[in-house]
Amino acid sequence: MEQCILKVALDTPLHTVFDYRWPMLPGEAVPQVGQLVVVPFGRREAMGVVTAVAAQTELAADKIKDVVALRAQLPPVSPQWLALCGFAADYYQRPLGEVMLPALPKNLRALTTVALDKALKALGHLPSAPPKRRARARPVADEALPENPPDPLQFGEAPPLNASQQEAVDAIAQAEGFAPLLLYGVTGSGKTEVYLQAAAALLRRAAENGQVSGVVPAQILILVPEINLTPQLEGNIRARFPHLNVVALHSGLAEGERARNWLAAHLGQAHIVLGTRLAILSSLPALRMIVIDEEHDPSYKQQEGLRYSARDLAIWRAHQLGIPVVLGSATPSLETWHHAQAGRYRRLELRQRAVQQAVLPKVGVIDMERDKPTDGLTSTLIGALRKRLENGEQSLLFLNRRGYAPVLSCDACGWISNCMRCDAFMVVHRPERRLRCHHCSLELHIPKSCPTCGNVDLQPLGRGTQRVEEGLQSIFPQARVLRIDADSTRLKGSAQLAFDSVHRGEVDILVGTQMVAKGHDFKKLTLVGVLNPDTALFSHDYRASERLFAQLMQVAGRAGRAGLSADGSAGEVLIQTRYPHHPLYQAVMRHDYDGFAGDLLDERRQAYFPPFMYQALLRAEARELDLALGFLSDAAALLDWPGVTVNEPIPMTMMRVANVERAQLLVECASRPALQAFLREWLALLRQQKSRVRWSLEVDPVDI
DNA sequence: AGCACGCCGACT
DNA sequence: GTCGGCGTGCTC
Repeated sequence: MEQCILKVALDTPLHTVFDYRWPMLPGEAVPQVGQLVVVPFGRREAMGVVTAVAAQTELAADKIKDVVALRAQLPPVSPQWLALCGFAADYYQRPLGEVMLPALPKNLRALTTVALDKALKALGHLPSAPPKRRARARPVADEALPENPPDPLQFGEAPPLNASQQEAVDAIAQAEGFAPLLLYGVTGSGKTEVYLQAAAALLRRAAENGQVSGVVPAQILILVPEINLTPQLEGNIRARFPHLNVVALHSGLAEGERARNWLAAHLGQAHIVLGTRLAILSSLPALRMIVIDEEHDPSYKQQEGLRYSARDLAIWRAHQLGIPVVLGSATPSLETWHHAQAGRYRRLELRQRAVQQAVLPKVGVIDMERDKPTDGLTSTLIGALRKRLENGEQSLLFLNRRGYAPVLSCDACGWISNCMRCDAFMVVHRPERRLRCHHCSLELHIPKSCPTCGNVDLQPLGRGTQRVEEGLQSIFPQARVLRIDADSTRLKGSAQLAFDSVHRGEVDILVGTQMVAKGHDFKKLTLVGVLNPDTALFSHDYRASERLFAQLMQVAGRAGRAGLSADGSAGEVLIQTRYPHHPLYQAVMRHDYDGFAGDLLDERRQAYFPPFMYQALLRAEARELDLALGFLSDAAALLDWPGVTVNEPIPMTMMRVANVERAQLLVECASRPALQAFLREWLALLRQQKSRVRWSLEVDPVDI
């Protein structure tokens, strides 16, 4: 080969890879596909991934620049990883480099090699430096090796499983090839135990089948929806498998640790990787199983940059590798449920709570028309809280609205606290004495008097978590009340401190947003109160009721997990509503996911909504709404495609955010491949139109 | 996306 | 006379 050309993917919006010359030196190896390289790009240098090595290029010789540096100390990413990124790039219609490079930790993308080498050294993966001329062979020290190294696959004692848990573990562990499994288990049914024992069985089997030196026999990837859930689960896994290498991957880690953990996965040192959605794009050379816990959770959908679904990519990745993927949920997404009903996913059921004596909580509704609330709490709920205080048990009040009150208003002239940059109200934040827009982060002091008429008596309308916390303190002055929401846990590590204090029993009443609704296992918690869920009942978003149902089942599942109350009763859930007879609440009271999901699926089928239809959304942003709408109309006229419906452009529900007007256009098709083919052509045409409007495409949007 | 070049208004 | 506004244009 007289010249060596590398095709390099770079993090730029351009839909191409870039050719660079690798200067060939005698005796030096040619870079491999999957290696990282630093290249000159315009006036700067950039990190890239080698996607192909060629002898030829179509570009003129004077356009081609030389590679600046090769990260030879880092083993290349696998062809499977490149294919995964390639699929994601194609499917979500983004350039390859925009998928690959953000998937790497910052320290690997850095133009200097200091942080990378430090992380590699910490992992004992020393760079294979060329032998120094004077170097002499030294005997390898063997005193570091213990006489009887513990068998890492000898697990401590695992808790006994009930029959359906055992059945699920066996089904997962014995699955051959690609196997999507829905682990459909009520809250508290011990899904985590099933994941862990299935993981143990797979690791053991892989170890028996022989081992590649330097690499663990098998790797398991476990995804959870929220960072806050990783410490509890990580602790459980480490306690269970003290000899396994377990690493976490999420955005809350410091860069150094993130790089080390990513590399431990990439180098095949980590057995178990526990992470949030971003971990789905990590490099795992020996991946043998993927677990998506709470698979229905909306946070598996990335909502900026590459808008991928970690759950969908997990399915693809499992298919690519021919391995099992376990989707766990008490309230599966309708997509997953539909697949399971059709027999494409195998359904494994856990109908009982795992702890002896623990039964599903008793769910009741409180009619707010009959029992008028004071400070947002009905007398029934106050009575139930008092009983828990007397019993020394914990209660949780769930309200999905942070801040003190969602609006500030003037009774005299009708002024309300509209954000001047968005179509939204500014929310009252009492402790900070601020009005804050939750969409553009604009902040103002709470005005002392009405800005239009001067009235000094401004009223907060409605209530958020801060106001509920205040009300509780006046009703139960002796109770220890703790609020957990995005505002109270801004500081790094503060969420963990708050959850720890709940676990230690230092809190009587917990008030929180969805942050507290998911996954946590609070042993002393026996009462859950739900405030104000009604707004979601009448939303224009057809997914709102699916989400509300899942959220209520989820938060209800926090009650009574450890067994019966002091007085022998089950956990209790009370929902304050103006619509006590609404079918959604009735289904929650019966714990009837099957029935509710069946009804929703019938509605979706009749209305031609997902999962019976595939969608993509073209969004446009401009200073003037007409510009955005005009761009979308032109786009709609660009291409006709059989089976594909391009709808009318419409302004978005939140039309204006941070002084930018937004509009969107929905594209629908009953066939996924047909939609993909259309999008490829359509976007190629759109990119040629040099428009001044900012636009973006989202495939499989979740909120429309 | 960066980061250039490029051509018109208010400052020392 | 310069500093600097952001309008087009390119990146192997």
